[in-house]
Amino acid sequence: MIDIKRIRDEFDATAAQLARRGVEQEKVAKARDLDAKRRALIGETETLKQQRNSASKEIGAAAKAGQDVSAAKEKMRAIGDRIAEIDRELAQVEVDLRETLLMIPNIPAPEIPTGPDSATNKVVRHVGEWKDPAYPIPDHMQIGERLGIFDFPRGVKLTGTGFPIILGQGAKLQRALIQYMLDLHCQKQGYTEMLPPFIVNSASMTGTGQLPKFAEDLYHSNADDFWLIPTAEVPVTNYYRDDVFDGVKLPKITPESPVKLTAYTPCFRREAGSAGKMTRGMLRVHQFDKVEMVNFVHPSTSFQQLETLVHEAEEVLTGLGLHFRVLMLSSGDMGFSAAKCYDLELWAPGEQQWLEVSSCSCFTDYQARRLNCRFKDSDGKTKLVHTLNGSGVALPRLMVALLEQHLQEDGSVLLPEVLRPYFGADRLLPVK
RNA sequence: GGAGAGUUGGCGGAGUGGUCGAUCGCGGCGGUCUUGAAAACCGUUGACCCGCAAGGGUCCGGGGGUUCGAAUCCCUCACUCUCCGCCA
Repeated sequence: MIDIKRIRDEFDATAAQLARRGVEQEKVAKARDLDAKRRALIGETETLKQQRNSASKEIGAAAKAGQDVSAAKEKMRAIGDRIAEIDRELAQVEVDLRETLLMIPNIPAPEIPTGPDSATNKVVRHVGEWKDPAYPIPDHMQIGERLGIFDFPRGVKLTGTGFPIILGQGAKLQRALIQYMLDLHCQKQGYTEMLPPFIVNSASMTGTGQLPKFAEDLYHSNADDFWLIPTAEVPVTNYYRDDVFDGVKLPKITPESPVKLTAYTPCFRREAGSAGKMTRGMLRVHQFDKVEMVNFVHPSTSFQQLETLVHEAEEVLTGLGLHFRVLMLSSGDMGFSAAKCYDLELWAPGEQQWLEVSSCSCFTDYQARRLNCRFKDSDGKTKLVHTLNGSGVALPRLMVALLEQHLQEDGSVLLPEVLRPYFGADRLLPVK
C-alpha cells in the first residue's frame, strides 16, 4: 500500500509517477477525495465524542447525588445515535479508501525504464559465456529421458499435468542444489535459514498481497480456509507481520545490519490462465522447489541493498558456471508491489530461450505498510521497514539450464565443482 | 475428536457498569548515593489516528449488541493452555 500522505501532499508528482505504470489519475484522485472525506468525518465524530465523554461523567456524578438525570440521558442518546451514524459512514469511507489504495501499485523508482510490458525491459549485463558446441543439444526432456530422471506421465497419473516426478540421480541433484544454495546464503552471505510452514492462513496471504487479488492462482483448503504457499516469500515475510524490530526482543535494524532470512520450500501455483504458455516439461509446473531470500532493511539503504541481493542471487549461478543475463524490468512488467525489480535469466541452449530463475525486488515501504512491520530507528521513533526479496533460485528451470549447458558429447552431464561434494559424484550418467 | 480453563501494557498479574489507558510487581530508561559496580531510594516508561499547535479521539484477542456511559453485561468468531482419545 502506498502512503496516503504522499497522495495528499504531492498529488501531481505522485500521479505522474504512477502514470508510468498505467494508473489513471482518476484512481489517485479518488483516493485523495476519500481521504479528505475521512478526515472531515473524524473531526465531526471526535467533537461529539468529547461532548459525550464529559456529559457522561456529569450524569454519573449527578445520579449519584440523587438528581433527576432523565432529560440529560435523553439528550445524550440523540448524540450517541448521531455518533453511531457518523462512525458507520466513516467505516465505509475507510473501507473504500483502503480498497482504492490496494488497487494502486507501488511508485516506480526513477531510473527504471518506462514501458507497457517486457519488451521495454533493459538488459543490464550478461554474465559468463556460452558457445554452442560442435554436437547438437537436445532439449531438457530428451536429456532427461537419457538420464532417466523425469517421469511426466506418472506425475499426471498421480495428480495431473504440471506435477512432474524427478527420479534417481535427478532427485539427488535437486537435493544437492538446494543444499548448495542454502549453504552459500547462510555461510557466505549472512543469511539465517528458516524452514517455515508450506500452508498459511488468509491473513498471511493478504499480508504479502496474494489476496484478495490473486486468489485464483492459489491452491486452497476449504475445510480449514488454508492456502498452499506459491513462494516462501509468504511465510518468511509474514514471520515479522505486526512486529517491531526493537533491538530487544527482535533484532535491531540499522543501515549496517539488515535482517536476512532464507528458506527452501516447495511452491504451489495453479497458473490459472497460462494454459498452453511455455508448458513443456519442467518449464512451467504447478509444484516446484525454490530457495528464497528475504531482507528487512533500513529505509536509507533499500536500493543499495537490492544491488547486493541481486549479486547474491547471481553468485548462485556463477558458482555453477552458468551463462545468464540480468534484466532491469520496465515499469509495466514489474510486480504490483515492487518499486524496482531485476530478473535473472539463464540461457537454455536446448530450448533456445532465456529462462527466468530469479526475480529480485525492492518493495520500499509498500509491503511493510500492509504487513505493519516496523523498526525502532536510532532517533527512537518507530518507522516502517523496507522489504526486499529475491529467488536464490527456482529449481526446475535451473535444472533445465544446468542439464543443457553442461551436457557433454557422450550424453553425460558434467557437474560444476561446487556441487560435487553435495552430489557425491562429478557427473550424471546416461542410463540408455 | 471429547471435556474444561483462559486471552488485559515488553513480561507477570489486578480490575464484574462511571473519575480506568487501566492498581501493583518485574524489566527498560534517567537520576541520587558510590573510587567503580551492586543494593537502596527518587523519577520516568504503550500504540495508533486527527490537528501547524494547543489539544482531542480510539485501543483491555477480533466482530456485533445492550447502556447516557463497557476492560467490566450479552451474542458471536478466532486463538492459547490443561486433561482424555488418536497418532509419525
